[in-house]
Amino acid sequence: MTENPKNTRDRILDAAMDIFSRKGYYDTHLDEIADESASSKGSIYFHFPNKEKLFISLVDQFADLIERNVTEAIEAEPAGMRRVQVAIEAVLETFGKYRRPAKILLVQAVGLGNVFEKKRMEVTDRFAGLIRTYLEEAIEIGDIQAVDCDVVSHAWMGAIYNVVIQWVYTGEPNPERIMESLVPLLLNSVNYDIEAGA
Amino acid sequence: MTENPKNTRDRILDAAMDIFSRKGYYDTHLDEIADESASSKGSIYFHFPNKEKLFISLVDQFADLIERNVTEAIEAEPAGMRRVQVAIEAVLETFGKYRRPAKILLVQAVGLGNVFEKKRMEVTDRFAGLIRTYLEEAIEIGDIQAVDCDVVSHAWMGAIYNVVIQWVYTGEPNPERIMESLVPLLLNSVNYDIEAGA
DNA sequence: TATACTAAACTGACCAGTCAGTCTATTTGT
DNA sequence: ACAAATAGACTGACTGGTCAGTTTAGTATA
Repeated sequence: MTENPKNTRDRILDAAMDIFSRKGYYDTHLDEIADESASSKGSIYFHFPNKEKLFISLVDQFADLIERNVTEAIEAEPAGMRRVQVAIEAVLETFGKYRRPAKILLVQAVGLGNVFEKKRMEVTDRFAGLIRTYLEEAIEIGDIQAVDCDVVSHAWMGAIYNVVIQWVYTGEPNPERIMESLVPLLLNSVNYDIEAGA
Repeated sequence: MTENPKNTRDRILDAAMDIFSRKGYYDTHLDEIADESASSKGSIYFHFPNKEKLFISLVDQFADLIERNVTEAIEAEPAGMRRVQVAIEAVLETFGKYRRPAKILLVQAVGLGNVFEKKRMEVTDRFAGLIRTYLEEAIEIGDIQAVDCDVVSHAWMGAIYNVVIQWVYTGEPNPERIMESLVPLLLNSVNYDIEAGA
């Protein structure tokens, strides 16, 4: 007792985050999580129905956080490309601040078989949908010319994901560098000039 | 015997490709592969040392094919952005032609834990390196202005991957649409005008 | 008769999930 | 005030299905 101040559920989530992000879903054993969280297998099953749900709760938690940060960030901005830009920046900032959750969402939640594919699609649609909405707005307003928003939103998402994954593994390009290079690159791809604003 | 005309090794590879791409690595059991290939577990272990190597051989085989198609395609082209464009097109064409291998490489080979992370990094570096090389050439020649090639190569790779993944799952955007929208989008992102050639 | 190959029964390590029981805190009854 | 009763949090040894990998006993072909 008196060791880790947090309650058991949070300690389990912390340990799970740590080990899942390092080893991936299948190489992580509940006994390890029990160990590292200084609790027990029974305790894990008291707080979570099973391994899958424990993992998914980590994914959802982080996806929620990103979406919250994005919608918060754009609120202050006028519709149009400014919103698109701010949204991208908010996503990158959130990834930059949370490296392990980023790895879980972008790497460890992929390729886990059919149980998790639905979840992956769900998260993908959610973010691609966000981007598409703001893009369509910007087109309607006339900030940029018409583009294939489906392709652009998934392409951008992939670009962001992959650069972040590279950072997660190697430490480079670091978040500042990503912010400096990637944001203009993406906006440029639809012929939007950041400085000029059109 | 005399059923499937191919030799056993190829039938095993075919079946493995099919099931791995549908179910992912861990949900695919060797007994199923034995079944679907109309051979047996003993056969699998005669031809392959273990499950991991069987899977990896599929990944490598396809990565090799892509690289071969790319280097073949650019050979006829002069250095500079034309090569970059042709390389991207070659990659997209190859993915478009082989949907199941694409899914294995882009989805099922991810998130499998540390054993496979090395392989993933290897493939990633290989393709990102290719793109970077051609990009650097194009910059040196003066086809485009200087950009952060590390960021651009990983961003492009992610963009390509993610759009292809979307197609793999949903059938849309289809390969032609991808070719039409994505290639200009990427080249545009570094201020290269396809028509003008500069 | 040796070599390449295939079939299928078998083995056993592994690990998610279970459950009988403990420990601590709070509530209720007297 | 103080048992007694109840509930909720937690423990960890145990179980049972699963499945990668092995073994053995072949068959086909040269």
